[in-house]
Amino acid sequence: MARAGLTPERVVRAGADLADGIGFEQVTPSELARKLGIRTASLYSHVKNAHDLKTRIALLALEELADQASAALAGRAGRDALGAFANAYRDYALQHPGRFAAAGFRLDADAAAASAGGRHSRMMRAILRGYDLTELQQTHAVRLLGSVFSGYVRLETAGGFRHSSPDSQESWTEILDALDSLLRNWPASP
Amino acid sequence: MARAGLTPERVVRAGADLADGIGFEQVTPSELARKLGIRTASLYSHVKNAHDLKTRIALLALEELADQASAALAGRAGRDALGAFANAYRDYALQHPGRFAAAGFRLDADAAAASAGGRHSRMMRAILRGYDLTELQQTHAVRLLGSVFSGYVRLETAGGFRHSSPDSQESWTEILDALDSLLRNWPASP
DNA sequence: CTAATTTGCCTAATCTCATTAGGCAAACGT
DNA sequence: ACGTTTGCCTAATGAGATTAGGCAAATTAG
Repeated sequence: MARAGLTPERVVRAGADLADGIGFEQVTPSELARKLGIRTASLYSHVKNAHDLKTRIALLALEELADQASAALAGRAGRDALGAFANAYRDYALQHPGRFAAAGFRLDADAAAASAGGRHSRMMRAILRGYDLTELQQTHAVRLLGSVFSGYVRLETAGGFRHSSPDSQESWTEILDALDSLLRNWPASP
Repeated sequence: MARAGLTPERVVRAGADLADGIGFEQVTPSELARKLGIRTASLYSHVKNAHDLKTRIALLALEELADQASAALAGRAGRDALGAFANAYRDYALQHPGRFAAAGFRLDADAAAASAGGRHSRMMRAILRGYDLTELQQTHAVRLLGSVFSGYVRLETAGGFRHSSPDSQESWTEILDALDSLLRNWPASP
């Protein structure tokens, strides 16, 4: 039989596309093999097992997300940078819901260490340098921003804001304004 | 053989306990049946299928979470209420990680409508009445708070802050102070 | 208090998956 | 062309989800 010419990279990319199509949870070796037109067992030449497949899709998504955010961030500072980063994040999630869900996959320690997670926090710190925060406040702020962005987008893609007014878009920009304001007036610790 | 005396409620409660023990994702009919000492097929007298089981655990968790938050909130206002609510939320998640993960399970429309979701947003609005916000700003703020709380706790339980200083606890209280400050100085829309 | 009914739990059977072992032939380096 | 690698296949195993059909314990009706 003719070879399909697959590589681990192609397989993972196809897995990511599949995730965007049917949801990250539903990505399984058998489903992916069906999509690729090969037998399930043949996938095991390219990935170790189902968990490995999911981990690799997660790593791909984190990498792509970091690339987009990095590009959006170039040459910006302050509220401008904050908005660019946040929008890159949200736009990626809306365009690639499966990949975005994958980015939230719980990685084991070594996979996490090899992930683009470091790039993400470095970018956030770069944004926060545009505000007047102590080192410690910066850490708190990184955690806050990470929580808001991931939390908001997750609720939004789950449909949480779909049937209520106003538009999610409206809340999003208002929230970015609010966060900008907060970062410019971060309260002193009691 | 002697009957185990199960009911849908007992089964779901056992499922929630199992989730706290091994993680919500790993809760399956077969695993739950093993824990209950019955055959897998026997579970199907109590729940329709695996998805139904997960949905019911999610509804239980949302209900419990609302109960705890409601109790914590009683008689408080302002920053006090904000902290009580947020801590109830976070404490529940740390004590019941599986249930908390269940609370984030994507419910279909009718399950969502029958869930305690409404109680949650009503409580948040009650808290926000202690701040001087317009109706519209209140909606934005509800969405922000929901995002922060769910996002933060999710990152924390995923181990996101475990190997970095400062303590998660420290960031948490600082973030609550920051949110309180933000709600007292919500910026006017441009 | 017995009889009729309900229903909790079981066995058996089917289907789908994940995963491993072993083999063949296409692709590739020499 | 020749041997090696390796992408993909078939076959086999074991586990999980789900359905159908049966029996006996619990419950209700008379």
